[in-house]
Amino acid sequence: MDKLVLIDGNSIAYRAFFALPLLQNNKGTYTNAVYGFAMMLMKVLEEEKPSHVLVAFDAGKMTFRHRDYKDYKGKRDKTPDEFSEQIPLMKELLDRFGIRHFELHQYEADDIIGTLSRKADQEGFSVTIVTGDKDLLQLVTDKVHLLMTKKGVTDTDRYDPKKIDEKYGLKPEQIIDLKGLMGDPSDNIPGIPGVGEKTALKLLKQFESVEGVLDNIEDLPGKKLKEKVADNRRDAVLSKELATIMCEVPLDFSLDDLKYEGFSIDRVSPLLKELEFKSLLERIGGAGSSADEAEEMENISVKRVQPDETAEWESFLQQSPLTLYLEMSSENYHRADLLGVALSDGEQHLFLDWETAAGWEAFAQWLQDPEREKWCYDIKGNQVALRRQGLSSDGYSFDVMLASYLINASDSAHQLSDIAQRRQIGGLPEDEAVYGKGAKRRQLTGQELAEHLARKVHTIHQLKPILEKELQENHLDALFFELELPITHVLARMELAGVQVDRERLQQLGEELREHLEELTARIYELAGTEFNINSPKQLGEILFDKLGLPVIKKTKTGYSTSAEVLEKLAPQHDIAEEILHYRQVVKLIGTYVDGLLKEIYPSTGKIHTRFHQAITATGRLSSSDPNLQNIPVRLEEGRRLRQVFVPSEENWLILSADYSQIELRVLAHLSGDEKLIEAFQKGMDVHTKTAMDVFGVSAEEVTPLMRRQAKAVNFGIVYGISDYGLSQNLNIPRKEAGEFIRRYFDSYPGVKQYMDDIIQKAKQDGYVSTMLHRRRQLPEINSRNFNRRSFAERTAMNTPIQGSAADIIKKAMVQMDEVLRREGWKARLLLQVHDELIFEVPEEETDALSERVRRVMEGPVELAVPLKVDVNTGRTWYEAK
DNA sequence: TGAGTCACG
DNA sequence: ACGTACGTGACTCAC
Repeated sequence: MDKLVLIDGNSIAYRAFFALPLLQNNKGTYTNAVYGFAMMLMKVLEEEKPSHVLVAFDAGKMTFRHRDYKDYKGKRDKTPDEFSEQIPLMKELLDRFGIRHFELHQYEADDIIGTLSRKADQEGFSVTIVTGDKDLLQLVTDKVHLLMTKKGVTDTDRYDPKKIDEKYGLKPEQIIDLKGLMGDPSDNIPGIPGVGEKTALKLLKQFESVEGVLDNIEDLPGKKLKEKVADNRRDAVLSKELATIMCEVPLDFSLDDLKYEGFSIDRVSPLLKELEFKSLLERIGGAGSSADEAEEMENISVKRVQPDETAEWESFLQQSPLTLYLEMSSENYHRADLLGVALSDGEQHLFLDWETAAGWEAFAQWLQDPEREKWCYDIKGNQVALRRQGLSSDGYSFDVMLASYLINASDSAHQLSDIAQRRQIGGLPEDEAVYGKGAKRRQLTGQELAEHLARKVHTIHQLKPILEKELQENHLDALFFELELPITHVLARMELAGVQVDRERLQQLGEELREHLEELTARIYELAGTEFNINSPKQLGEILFDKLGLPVIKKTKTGYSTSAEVLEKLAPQHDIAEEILHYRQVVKLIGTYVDGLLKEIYPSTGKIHTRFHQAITATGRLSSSDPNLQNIPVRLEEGRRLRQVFVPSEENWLILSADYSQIELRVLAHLSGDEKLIEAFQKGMDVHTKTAMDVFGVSAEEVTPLMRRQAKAVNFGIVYGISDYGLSQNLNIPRKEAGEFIRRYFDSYPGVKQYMDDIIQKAKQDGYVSTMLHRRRQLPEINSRNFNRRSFAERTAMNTPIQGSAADIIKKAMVQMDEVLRREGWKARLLLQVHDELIFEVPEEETDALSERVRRVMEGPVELAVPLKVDVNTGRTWYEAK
């Protein structure tokens, strides 16, 4: 059977424009609307498999509707240029897809769609209309269905007459009556004032149509309503007329002309490539997609050095700088095998398989020679992997991964191929395209491996000067060379040192927790009256809300929410809630911290070697994985006991923990220059108590624990970029009350208020914010017209300088501390960093002296308007060092 | 693979 | 009116 798809081009594109971030390609062309439109187009082509397609656009500003009502669409904001300029690109895309598009002077896209759907319906087509506009529901029949965008761009609902009846209790043709009564502010259609969707639906149920309502004004409920309808009869009729889609538009083509024959990849992919729609390109497997590129890559010449030839290449190693790339068997460089090495001087690329490289004495010498400069991708990974092969390495002078991160920390991908692609350097396929992923992953060998690595070193070599220049242009070079590059070596040492774990103690804690879990499970089954999988939010939701009939507090996309926040609210009503909360805690402890950590212990040493990621977070913080040692429990005693398993690696050593007190609020005091906040810290006051005094207008003695708790939440809120809603959620109080707290906070600390306003202003001007050490975070959405996106960017603008400067400070302290430990010959070792805390292992006899030394270093990296304060604690385990 | 949940600062 | 606290990583379920 013939199937016609009619797409409301402007509606879908407009929707995409507001739903998606304002994407730009390398040439600065805005592409978000085209992207969303293309996504929808491809989805519809795949799912509907149409034989005929047409995309209708609106033509110009004036339509026949303006003749009847000159204010039609009168209150619309001007269409943004960033949107308008994307329309031609959409049409170009459609041409390449071989899809007809059409617009007609004086008519809207709706009318074209209406005319064609009517015609196709009569000729026995089945029709699907795609739009985000509810008005088009009037066109639905048994054979004309409508896909309406629900959320985002491609998430849609399908409407047929039955669905419209379910949702509104109306027949499709009554949609115009609905709009006649309620109007539509976005099109400036008046309707009847005071009549909204609820009233309109009620009236239509009884009287069928606008005319029916107008003929029976006496029977309408309520005096007010009678008056309003009577006074606005003309507007109601006019509104209905305006909402009526005109189905007799003169068209100079027939349905046959809309035949869709499928598209040619060769026609479509060049445009997708130009627009930089990588995922869509992948989807159609077009030229320039990774699969394609892997095949069509230009040849690269690489010298594969054989074991008996190494002597001939010693002179190559005399050059400086050289680019080095090591390929490993897996992501975790602590465990990975080394597969091969590539070296490049920019002209010539060498490849050695790992056995050959490992047996080459001159190579080992070159590696550890600090005078021989090495350019690299991920210095730390290389350094750790080499060290595990017994090789020292030094002289690393550039890291393209770190440079890329500093230039734009928000880029989700700092994979070498991504960095290159963003700078228009071709010739390097993505690892995924070469190696495959998941079950299809394969290892390369021989010439293939040699060539792939040659492409990588070559790419790094080309990128280095480009990135270095970008660093300079953005004043990031000092941060790069004086902080990020040095700290990468500190982190390498920390990771290699590892943390000793008391395996027996860990297993013992595991046993205790497992016993506890059994008790909890039994109790929950008893309270529920049945056995079920407590770990499944779905099953748990059914038990709580269907079986036990507890009130639904919150929903998620997929069903009932059973989050801790919800369970806490249910606790007064049913004992099961508290048990489940407790169960969840224990499951978490066993799964993530007992079994999770056991898996990560290296059998030969009993240590755990995390990896610190230096190029992940948007703010400049580190992150940690495999395992994450930055989120070991501390808040609740049951979990905190897990810290007992982290012990020193040598006899008679201790764990020493040094943490910054209120570093973020101190940074805020400094950045804002707020006198009162500065004074609070200078006087060594408890800042939350002080905030409570100011916000609640009481003396220190009058501050109750509740007041202090609330003040603390306000302080957190300030650091996060406050909103009344966020604070109200956190404190579980009405939004108005939260807003009042915030107002009083800003009254008390006007310098902070001023700072927040200024930083947002500056972000809007510059498009980025900076930390104390000039780290930048781009905020492309700070001027977005989408409220949510803009608000998020504004909160980020407030938070990032604070969180990021704190990150700068502790990183600088780490570099200095590492230097101090080595220069002054301490035996102690730095092991971990947890954002505002450094953890060392230290010989007993060094403990007291080191405590002072650490404090002095950590308190000194930057000069602030307030003192930095560091608390130091020591103990036999991490648990005791509190 | 994504969503939900929860551990940390 | 909009619908949110900032920054992470690991585990489990259900598709």
